Amino acid sequence: MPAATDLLADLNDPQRQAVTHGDGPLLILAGAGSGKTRVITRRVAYLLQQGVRAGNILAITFTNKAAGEMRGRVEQLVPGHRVFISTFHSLGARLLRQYGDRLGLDRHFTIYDTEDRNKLLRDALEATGIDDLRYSPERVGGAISRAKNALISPQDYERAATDFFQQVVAPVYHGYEKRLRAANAVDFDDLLYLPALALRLHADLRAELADRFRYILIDEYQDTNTAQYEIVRRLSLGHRNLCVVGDPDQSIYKWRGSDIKNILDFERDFPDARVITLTKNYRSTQAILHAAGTVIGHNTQRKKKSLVTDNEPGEPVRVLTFDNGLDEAEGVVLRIKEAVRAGRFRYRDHAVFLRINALSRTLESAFLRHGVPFQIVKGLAFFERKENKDVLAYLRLLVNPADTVSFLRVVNEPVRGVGKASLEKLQRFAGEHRINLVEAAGQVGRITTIKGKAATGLRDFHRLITELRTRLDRPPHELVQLVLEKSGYEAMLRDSGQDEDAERLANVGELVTAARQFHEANPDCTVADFLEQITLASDVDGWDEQADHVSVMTLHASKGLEFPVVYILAVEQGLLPHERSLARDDDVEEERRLCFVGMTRAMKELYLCHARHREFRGQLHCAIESSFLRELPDDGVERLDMAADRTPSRSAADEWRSRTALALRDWADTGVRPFLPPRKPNGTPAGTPAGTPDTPDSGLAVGTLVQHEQLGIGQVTDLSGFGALRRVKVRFPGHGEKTFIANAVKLKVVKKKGDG
DNA sequence: CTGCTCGGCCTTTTT
DNA sequence: GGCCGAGCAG
Repeated sequence: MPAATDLLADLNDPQRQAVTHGDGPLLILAGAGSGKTRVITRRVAYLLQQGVRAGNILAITFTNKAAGEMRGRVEQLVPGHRVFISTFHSLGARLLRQYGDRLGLDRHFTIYDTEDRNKLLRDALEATGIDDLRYSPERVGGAISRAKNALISPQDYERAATDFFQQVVAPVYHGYEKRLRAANAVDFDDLLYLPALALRLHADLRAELADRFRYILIDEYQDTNTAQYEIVRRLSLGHRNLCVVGDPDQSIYKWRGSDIKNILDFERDFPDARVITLTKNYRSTQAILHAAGTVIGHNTQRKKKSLVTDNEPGEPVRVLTFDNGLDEAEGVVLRIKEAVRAGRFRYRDHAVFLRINALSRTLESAFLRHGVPFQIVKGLAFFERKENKDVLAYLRLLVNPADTVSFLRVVNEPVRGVGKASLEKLQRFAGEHRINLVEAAGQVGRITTIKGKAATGLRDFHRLITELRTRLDRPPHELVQLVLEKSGYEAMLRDSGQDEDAERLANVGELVTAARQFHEANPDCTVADFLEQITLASDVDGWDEQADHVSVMTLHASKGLEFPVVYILAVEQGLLPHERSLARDDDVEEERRLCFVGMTRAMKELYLCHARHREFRGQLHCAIESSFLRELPDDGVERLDMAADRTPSRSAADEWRSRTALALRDWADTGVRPFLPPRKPNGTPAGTPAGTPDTPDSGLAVGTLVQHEQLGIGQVTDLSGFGALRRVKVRFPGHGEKTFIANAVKLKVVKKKGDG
């Protein structure tokens, strides 16, 4: 155990006060880059040093990754500690598994993700007789999610339903809950909702847990919702040793039920709370802080505070203007490449932030084209692939045979001749006899209307699940392998002969590896634990910050991270702020906070990029720069027009642009409205093609062998679109299929289809 | 009755 | 680009 002086030596005054605060409520208002994580970690270590038992400390972080890092850092300070560090959702899952019996919940419940939820909702909507596009599972699911986050039960919801929408949703909410419980499943929101209600209704449970967690620390408190607030409040009711850390300027999850009031009203909830403000920034240059501070200063609903730093003034913040999204992606990638080549930074020093995931595609192809290593930080992507979700559904069904959604997902995968009609009969039978679908499948002989292939298929499926269930005690990777073999899934992929199935086969193979790695890292964990970890993983949990690559992620995912060089792309009206926020001032303020979060991740250099034109949903639009860019100060900001200083003749994008004009002329009477550049960079009026008047035949056809600079030789597999919108799909051995804008990619024809 | 293909529809951010 | 439902063939 280190001496107190070691724990405090490198802290500033307010940081030290926060770490050494004794008992009682504590609010730490920690500005961006003010050493928040360090303070929480040290405080945990300090408490341990003061004789608090590790088992009495609960620390809540925003992601599992952050939890893991904090565990590691506390471990360094106080080896062998057993502090409970987790996210709210993981804590909720843990509590429900441990105390679920008191709430009438089976320990082996499945956690449904949003996709599962929507499937169940579709069923509930149908049963309620609602067949209206306005009541999509997504919309209704959103309403139910908000209700649960606000601790509103189906009964409360029904009672309080005033408008028409709510009155329609109320019975669906009931039906959905019924189905969830019947499937022995909970959704993401239940992981907060059910524990919050349990703590409210079961005094003995509350007392037991409050006695166990005598010191509670919550990070990112500005992003807690009502359910989380209730959990925190109930747990700290007796001892009041609650330390919350947050920054109202970084509240970016209102859409998910977070209530900024939780942090703003902390002093009202706890009048004796000590408040410590951390305003000294250790992360960014003066230029970056000045720019970020000026932008966030435009928020009206805000406690005024500014960050100060002793860091150097640094490079100016740069606003890069591109002609279009392709140029933007290209320009950023090339800039990064050059910075690395010149030895100024490593790839891993760079991050690219986006408002929406959809923008990552353009970027991805630019990275591939230029051979720049990158990772798109979207943790779940691998497990979200169809084949992997299928295999995971088998596992979930083994753990919880009542899991309707998983049953329906895999009962006919691979094909067992069980179709929709048979499944409806099976579900009716199961409902009447109050048994789950697996049991019903075992009794298919009693359902006289199901015969032939469907009956055989269901019987086989029942036998399969029953047999696999006897192996539930096997380690996760063995179980995955067993599922692949016994279910016929692997054979189906292997024998199909389709290229994409070969890729799927490789993916499920990777899943076995992932399960094995999980087992090696957590030898005592079961397959149920494996499934839970996957379901509760956040995007950044899958991020590999050790590898030397550029990190690409959403602005939301960037919270809590820092990088020497940051690029924020598409800082345009409609994207940042997002168009869905423009109607309400407080929504725009949240977008501004999102922008602020992104800007303050940067340590040395910050680039804010936007384009004058952007392709979106298959359509090209003129784009205007974000109002946030106009809010930037003049000093410490440099504006560079990357569209102006290109040579007017022969860049890929110029060519693309001139062909767009041609395409417009060629297809003017087809009803297709390709994008029309308002004005060319050299001042030529819109619509007048100034580029080469004609496009020579590219010679591309399906089957053509082409050579790409980075990816090598590949074969054209598909051509689509016209003119500037023409796309070419090429399969490269080892790289898979890539789609390019035909006019923007350099492909040398190696050999035409049918040539000798 | 099942299974495949095609076309229409929607697409913010996430645990 | 991706998902769901409709429609058609076996």
